[in-house]
Amino acid sequence: MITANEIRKTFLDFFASKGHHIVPSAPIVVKNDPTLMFINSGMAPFKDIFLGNSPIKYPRVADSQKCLRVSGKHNDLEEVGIDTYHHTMFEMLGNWSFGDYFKKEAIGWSWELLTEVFKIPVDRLYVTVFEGDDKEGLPLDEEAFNFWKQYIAPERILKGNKKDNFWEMGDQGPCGPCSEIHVDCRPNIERQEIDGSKLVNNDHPQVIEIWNNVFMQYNRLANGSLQPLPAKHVDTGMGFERLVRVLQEKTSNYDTDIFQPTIQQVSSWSGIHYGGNPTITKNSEDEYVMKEAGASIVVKKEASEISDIAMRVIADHIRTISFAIADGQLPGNVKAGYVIRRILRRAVRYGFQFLDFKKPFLTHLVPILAEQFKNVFPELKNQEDFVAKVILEEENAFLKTLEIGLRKLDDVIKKSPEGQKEISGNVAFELYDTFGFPLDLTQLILREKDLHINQLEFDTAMDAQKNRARNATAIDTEDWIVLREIDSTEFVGYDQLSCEIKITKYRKVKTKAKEYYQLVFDKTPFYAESGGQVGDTGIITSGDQQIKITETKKENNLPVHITDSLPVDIEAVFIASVNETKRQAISANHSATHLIHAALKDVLGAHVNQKGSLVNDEYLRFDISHFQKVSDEEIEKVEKIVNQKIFENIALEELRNLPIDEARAMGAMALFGEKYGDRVRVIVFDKTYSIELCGGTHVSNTGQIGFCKIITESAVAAGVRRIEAITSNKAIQYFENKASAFDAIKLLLNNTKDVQKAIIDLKDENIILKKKVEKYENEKVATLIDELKSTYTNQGDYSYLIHHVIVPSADALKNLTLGLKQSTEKSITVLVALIDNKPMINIGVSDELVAAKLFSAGNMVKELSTIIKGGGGGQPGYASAGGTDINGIDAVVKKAIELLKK
RNA sequence: GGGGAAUUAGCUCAUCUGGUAGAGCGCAAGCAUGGCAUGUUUGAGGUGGUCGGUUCGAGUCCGAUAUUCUCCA
Repeated sequence: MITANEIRKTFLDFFASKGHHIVPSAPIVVKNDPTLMFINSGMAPFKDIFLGNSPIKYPRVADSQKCLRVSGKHNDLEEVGIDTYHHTMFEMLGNWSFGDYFKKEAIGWSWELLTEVFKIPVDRLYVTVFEGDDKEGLPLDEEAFNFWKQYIAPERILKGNKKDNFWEMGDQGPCGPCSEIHVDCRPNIERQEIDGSKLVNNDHPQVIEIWNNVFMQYNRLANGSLQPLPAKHVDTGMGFERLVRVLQEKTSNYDTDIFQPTIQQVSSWSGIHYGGNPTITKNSEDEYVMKEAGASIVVKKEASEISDIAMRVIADHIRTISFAIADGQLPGNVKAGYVIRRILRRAVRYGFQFLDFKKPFLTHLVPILAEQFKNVFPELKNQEDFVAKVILEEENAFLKTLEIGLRKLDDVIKKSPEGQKEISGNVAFELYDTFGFPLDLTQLILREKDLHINQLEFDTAMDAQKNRARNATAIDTEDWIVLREIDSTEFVGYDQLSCEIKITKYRKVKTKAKEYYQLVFDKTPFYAESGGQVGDTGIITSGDQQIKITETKKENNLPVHITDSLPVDIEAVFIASVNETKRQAISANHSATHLIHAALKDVLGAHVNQKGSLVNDEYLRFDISHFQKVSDEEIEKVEKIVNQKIFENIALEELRNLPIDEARAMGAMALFGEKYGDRVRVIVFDKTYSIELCGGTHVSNTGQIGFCKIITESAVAAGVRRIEAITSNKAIQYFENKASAFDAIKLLLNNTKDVQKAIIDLKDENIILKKKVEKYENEKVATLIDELKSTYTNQGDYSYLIHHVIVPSADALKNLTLGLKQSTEKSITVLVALIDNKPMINIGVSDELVAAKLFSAGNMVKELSTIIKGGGGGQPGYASAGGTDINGIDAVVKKAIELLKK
C-alpha cells in the first residue's frame, strides 16, 4: 500500500518536474487579514498575490497547505466526525499559476497525475465545468470543456451551476469558473446499477470530489458586478485526505494511515473496538436507538455507531488543536483562540460522554502526531512538550467547567416542581451561554430523569443572541477608488520619517460605531502594524490641507492608512510625516524586546520561544514558552544583561535583503507560526548576542534605549509567561514617580530614616488599638447586660425591657440586644440608642416566643421606626431600624410600652 | 465587536425577597491512644475585587472599573 507520506511526496515531485517552485505550508493561523482567522483553503496564503498587493516572485508554485474549517456551506463543526470525509483540519495539495499557465496546462497535468502517475482507472473519473449563469451574464466555460474533451469522453464531462462551479473568495475580490474532478469509489456491482454521473455533487459518501481547478479571471465589486482580471491565475486544490483514501482504496478517510494511529490508540484506551457498537439498534429508516447510561437516545442514521463517531471526532480534532497551538494560536476566550478552545472541548465532550474518558486524554495523543508529521510539519515535533502541556491545562479547565455545570443543572432539577416534565429552555440556554455547559449533555442528563427541555425557548434565546452579535459587527466596505495603478506600496520608513507621496487608491468603511477612510500610497514612511509592532501615526499635508493618519494597518500585505476624513484635493502630492517622538519610543521598545529575548534564552534556557509580542510607544509586552514562574532573581539577571547591552551602545546591524538560508546559517532566531519569504530582513545587535528575523523598526544604537525596566511577570496560559517592560523616557518617569511617592511617604512619617519600620509600627499599633476598642466595647456591652438583665418587667407569659441606652456603635447595640435576649428566657428586648447622631432601634425576641408566634421583632420594628422617620426590618427573633428624627426617641419608648403592655 | 456570569477566611464554596457573614478542608493549640493513621474539643483567620450612588441601614439594589469564566459574531 502506498503510504500517505509517499503520496504527498509524489504530488510535489510531479509539479516540481513541471517547473513549479515548492513552498512549505504557511502557518495555519492568519495574521494581517481582518476577514480570516485561519487559513481555510490552499489559496489563502497567496491572497495578497491574487489581490495584486504583492509582486509575483515565482509564477509557478506547488505546496501542501494546512487548512482549518469550522464553518461554511458544507462544513459545520458539529457535523465533523459524524460522516467519514469532513474534517476541521486538512491538507490541501495545490499547484498555482500566477499570470503564467491557464486552463490548458492545469487540466492536462491534473489528468496526467491522476491517471498516469497515481493510476486511477479512467472509468471511475468524472469532471465538471461551469454551465454559465444568465443572471451574471456568464457563458458556459467552453474553453475548459474543449480541453477536457481531449482526455475524457464528453458524457463524463458534467455541467455544473454557479453554486458548484463558480468559485469566489468572498463577497468581493477575484473569482472565476472552476472545474472539478470526481472519483466514483463504489464497488463494481453498485456502479453497474446506478451510473456514477448521477451521483456527482450529490453528497454520496463514495462519489467524491477530489480536485478543484479554479480559473480566476474576474474581479467581483461591492455592487456585485464582475470585471475581467488583467492577469489570469490558476488556483487548484486537492484534498489530501481524500486522495489518500482513494489511492489506499478505503471507504473512509479515517481508515487511512493518516488517522488510524490515533484512532487505534484511542480505541485501546477505551477498550472499545473501532468499527461497530453493539449498543445501537435500528429503530426506523432514519433513526437508530442508542443505550447510554440506562437511557434510550434516538440518533440520526449516520450516527449509528456513536463510539466510532467519538473516535473520529477525537482523531480529527487533536490534529487541529495540536497544529494550531504549534503555529502559535493558544486556546483563549476570544476570536481564533476561542475557535481552538471550542474544538478542543468538543473532542473532550465526545470522549467524556461516549468513551467514558473522565480524565485528560487528548494531551497524550500529541506524541503520536508529532512523530507522524515530523518530516512534513516539523513545528509540532519541535514543540511537542509545550503543545501537550497547553492541551493538558485546557482539558483540566474544561472538566472543571463541566463539573460546575453539572452542579447547576442538579440545582435546576431539584427546584423544578414535582410532576413537571419540562425544563425551561431559558434555563438550558443560561447553562450553555453563561456556564459553557453543552446542550446535548443537559439533554442527556434530563433524559435520565425522564425530563426534557423546551426546545423552542432555547432556540429563541439562541437566535436573539445571534442577532445581537450580527447587529453589533455590521461593517460596510465600499469599493476601492483607484487613482493610480501601482505594483505595491514601497516602504521607506526604515530610513525616512517623512517623504512625498501620492494617494493611489482609497475607500470608505462604515461600522456601527464610526465611519472612516482607508488610503493607500505609492510609497510610505508609515510602518503598518505587524509582527506585534503597532502602526505609525502622523499627518499628511499638501498646502493648507492637513489630514491626520490615526492608524496604519496591513490588510493582506497592503499597507492601509486610516483617516477620519478625505483631503479636498485627493490627487495632490502630499508630504507624509510620521509622528517622530512616538516612533522613537516604539523603536526603543522593539529593540529592547530583542535584547530581552536573547537575555531570557541566556538565563532560562534554550526552550524559551517567543509566543507573542506587543510593542507600542508606552511599553513592550513579550510572551514566552516557559513552564514556571520567572523568579525575581531571574528577572533581575535579565534586566542586568539587557541594561549592560544598552550601556555598551551597540550599533544596529541591519541586513535588509538576505536569502533565508543564509540568515538561518547565521543563527538568526525565527519564530514558529510566522511566515517568511525567501529573502528576509535580519536585525543584529552584537553578532554574538542577538540575531533575529524581523521586519520592525529599531534604534540605531542600543544606547538610545536609555534604560530598561521589567514591570510585571505573569501567566497568560499554560506554559506561557508574559513579561512587560518599559524603556527610555517611560522608564525614567517610572523611577521619578516612585521616588517622589516615596519622598511624600517619608515626609508623612516625619522624615524617618527607616520608612519600612515606621509603617510596620503604625500597622501594629493600629491592630492593637482596634483590638482595644473592640474589647472596650465588649466590656461595655457586658456591663450593660449585667445592669439591664435584672430590670425586665414581667407581663404574664413574658417579660420585657424597653430602654434608651448609650452605646458607641451599631455593632455594640446589636451585641447588647442579642446578649440581653440570650440572658432572659421568654423576653422581649427593645433598645433605642443614638448612634452617629441618628436614632436606632433594636428588638430581640426570645426563640420560645417566636416559636409560639406571640411576637415578631420584624413587625414591631416596622411600626416603631415610622416614629423616627425611618424604616427597618429583620427576622422574627431580631430586627433593627434606623431613622432621622432624634426627637422621636421618647415617643418610640412610649409606643413600645403601649404595644407590650397589651 | 456584542451579550451573560463570577469575584465573600489560606483553599473550595454557602448566605431566598437589603436588617446577627457561615460551612467543609487547611492552619494553631489542647485532649484521647505507648506512638502513628486517626478521633475529638477549642481557637485564630474577613476593608465581602476596587470606586461611586440609592437607603436609617448594602456582601445583597443601581452605576462605573479591574480581573476571570462563558456564549454569539
